[in-house]
Amino acid sequence: MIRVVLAEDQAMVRGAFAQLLDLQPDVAVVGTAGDGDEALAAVALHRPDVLLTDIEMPGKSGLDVAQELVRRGDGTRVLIITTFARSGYLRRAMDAGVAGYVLKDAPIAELVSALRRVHAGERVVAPELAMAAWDSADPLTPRERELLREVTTGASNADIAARLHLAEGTVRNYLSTAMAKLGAKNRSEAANTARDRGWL
Amino acid sequence: MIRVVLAEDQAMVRGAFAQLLDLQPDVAVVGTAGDGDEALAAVALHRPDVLLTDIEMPGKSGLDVAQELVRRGDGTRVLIITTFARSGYLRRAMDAGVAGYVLKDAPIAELVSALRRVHAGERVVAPELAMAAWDSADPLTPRERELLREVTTGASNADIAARLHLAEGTVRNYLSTAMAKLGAKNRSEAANTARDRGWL
DNA sequence: ACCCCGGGATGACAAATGTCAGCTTGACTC
DNA sequence: GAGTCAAGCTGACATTTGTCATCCCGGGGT
Repeated sequence: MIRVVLAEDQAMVRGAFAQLLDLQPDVAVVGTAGDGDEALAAVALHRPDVLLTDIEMPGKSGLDVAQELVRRGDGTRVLIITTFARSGYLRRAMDAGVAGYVLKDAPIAELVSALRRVHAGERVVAPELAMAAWDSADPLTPRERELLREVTTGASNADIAARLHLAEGTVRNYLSTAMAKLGAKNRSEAANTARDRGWL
Repeated sequence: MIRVVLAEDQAMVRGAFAQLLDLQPDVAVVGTAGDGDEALAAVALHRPDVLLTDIEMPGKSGLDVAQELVRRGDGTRVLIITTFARSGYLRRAMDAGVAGYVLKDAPIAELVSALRRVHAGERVVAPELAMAAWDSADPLTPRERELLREVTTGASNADIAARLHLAEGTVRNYLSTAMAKLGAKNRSEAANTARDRGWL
């Protein structure tokens, strides 16, 4: 019997997945969570074999949770299930030591089989992404990432400078180098490509 | 027996919802679709009582599909099921004549009950949104919307001018008035708030 | 000890963006 | 027929962004 905790922020999707998995004879959903912190709590409480988690959730992301569990040396294996075929997400997931990575675009059958394989100790990666992991590594420094995240909110240089206690010129400089690294013509384009590759 | 066609772009979510609904004694999922065009085809083929559809899908959106079905005078009732609590989406859905609007944040039970009520001829709107519909109407002209959509891609004034066959100054003017209407300090902020309210 | 790199800063300059006033034209309403 | 309004344009101006060269500091490497 595979004991699973399921973390996913959309209640309807969470409920549907939970019911379906529970219908499998060899799977038991022992707990569910709607965000990263609830996921950590549920794992601590139920000590499942596998944590099945989304990436984008309010508060702690699924990647944060995975990192935390691995750091703790907690025996729970993590299977990521996400909408996004972003190579940067996969890379970070791998670095965080997750056991599997499947896409919501795949049929449900793939989720169940991935779950079994992860439980059996295998590593599972969505075939569409197996290669993608190797293409481009994140060239951004932590500071540049931080600035780009501010840009996505529509903040001006002055706004960013104030929020991060920097000089306005410094903000321009960082964004300039980030734009160069990403081959973007302006701040928005830079922020967009960084987001699309999962680097934010 | 309520005959349903289900349109949702993420295969895993689509599969899960389909299986769950089929478990209900009074519901039969007679067809599924992964985008708007498939949804129209499936409705034409199966003539279901209710089309249950997501909004954001590749190609035609769920709102486009609803509009088309109502225009045709086709008897199928439309129940929208979406992630986004954007008041603009709800307003457009109402204008398009949909029979119901539920959020993926709600529990699955709500989906099933909404489905039954829509089939019975009632109108169902997610309670979180019932009020929201009345707050702010879209103040943007079609042209301004179009320009803001370009802005979300990170295009410069020159890019937009070229793509839409406009003078660069005209682009600046339109964005300027859009920014004023939306109370935004710059183009990105304007694009963000317009998107968040479902006006794009 | 030396060099490189990330973080932080300055100043100057060029280019892009935002603001304003004012003009035309073609619909649509009253 | 006058008025209104979206769409489109121009030109002048102020402000914001982007680019570059150049500087300082501190922590790793070798």
